[in-house]
Amino acid sequence: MPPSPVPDEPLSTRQRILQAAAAQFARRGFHGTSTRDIAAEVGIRQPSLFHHFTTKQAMLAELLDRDLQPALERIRRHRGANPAVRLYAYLVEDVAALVASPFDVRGLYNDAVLEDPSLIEQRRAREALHAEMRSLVTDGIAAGEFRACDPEVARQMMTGMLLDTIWAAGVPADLDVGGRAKEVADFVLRGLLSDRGHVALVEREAMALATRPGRG
Amino acid sequence: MPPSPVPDEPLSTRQRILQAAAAQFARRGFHGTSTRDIAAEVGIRQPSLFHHFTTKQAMLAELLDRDLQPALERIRRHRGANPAVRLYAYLVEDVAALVASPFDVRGLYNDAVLEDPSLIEQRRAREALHAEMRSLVTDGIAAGEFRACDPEVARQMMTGMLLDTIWAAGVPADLDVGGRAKEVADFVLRGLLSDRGHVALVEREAMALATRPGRG
DNA sequence: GTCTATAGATCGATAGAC
DNA sequence: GTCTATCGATCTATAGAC
Repeated sequence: MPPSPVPDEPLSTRQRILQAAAAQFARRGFHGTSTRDIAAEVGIRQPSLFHHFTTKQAMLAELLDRDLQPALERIRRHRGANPAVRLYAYLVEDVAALVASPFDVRGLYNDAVLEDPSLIEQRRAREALHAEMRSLVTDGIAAGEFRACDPEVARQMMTGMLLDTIWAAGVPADLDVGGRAKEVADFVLRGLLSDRGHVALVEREAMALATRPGRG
Repeated sequence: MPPSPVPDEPLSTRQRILQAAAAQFARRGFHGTSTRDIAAEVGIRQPSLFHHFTTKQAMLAELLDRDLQPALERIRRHRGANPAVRLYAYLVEDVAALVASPFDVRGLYNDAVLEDPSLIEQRRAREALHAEMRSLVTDGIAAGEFRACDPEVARQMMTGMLLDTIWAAGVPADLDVGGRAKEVADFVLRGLLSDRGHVALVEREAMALATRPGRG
């Protein structure tokens, strides 16, 4: 468990703006959300937002950063392990992080907002994450663990699953995080592994990795 | 093969509007696309759009209908076959249809535009499609063909894969449709089947179904 | 740090000529 | 069936008082 902040400490206005923005982006998309919508949810007037963020896109940029940077750290964490185990551990950790996040990331990648020049840094981070995912698949195929398949196709399917899996999850309360995470990871592994008998073995090793403290 | 229209016949303005709208929705999302953007791509002025469609949402409604109705027919087509074969056949046919479609369907389900009251019919059609997908999974589990899993989770993963698979496909020219379709279907089947040895058998039967003429 | 007031741009859609 | 002209609403962001 990460050292979470004191739970009873009141959230800063800046933090509440980010949460409101993420929730609205998830519901209506970036362009479908107005700054008035966000301000109303926070409980302040629309121009007050611009004391905390220079533009509406700056809100999105920070939300993207707070999602992408930890994801990059997660996928790069277990460099030593073999590809199947690393992939399984990443998927479990990613689903868990997505569900546990105070921000609703589901709307961040929907519109093609990342094409905007002001978000070039975030677009590069996302491409780096995709490259890591492809690399994991490629390594697995080279190692004989995965069957031959197009790494980019596999990456797209994983991305789609990760985002869509939490799409309807909605209320975190009714969600068995661990169960959901392992279900996704199992599904992917079964789709990729060349030897199905290894599913149980990979899962055991990956869970040992995934539950390990930090990135040290 | 369906009786396709004469290829050289010039497209109606209405059809060109739909194609332009779909392309723009895919790039920028529904709310991120202005009617002026669409008109510019068609080569007419913005108010001229409203001779062909009463509202911007009516364009989206027709695009949704043209995607959802055939999909519903596809998934209901092979009622007699066993669940694994039906699922495989549906996935192959769906990917093929998505890629072959003159409309770019990728932006239609991104924003939560379906929540709009004027699109309630389309929302119901989409829910019916999701129910059919869940039903296929449930039937497969009951028949012992699929391992135990949450049908809604499986449905979400399939939806994510189907949409995301064609997301980056982009230019249809550089795409091996049949290969892509079978890759998605294989991935899903491997993720679901309780007995992996059946993958090849299911694929053979499903391809026989999928290439069969019509829905009779 | 939040407010009121408002600028300045863009949006979807209508009116009416041709 | 497409055009020009334009309405009224809504949008992001700024100015400046408190």
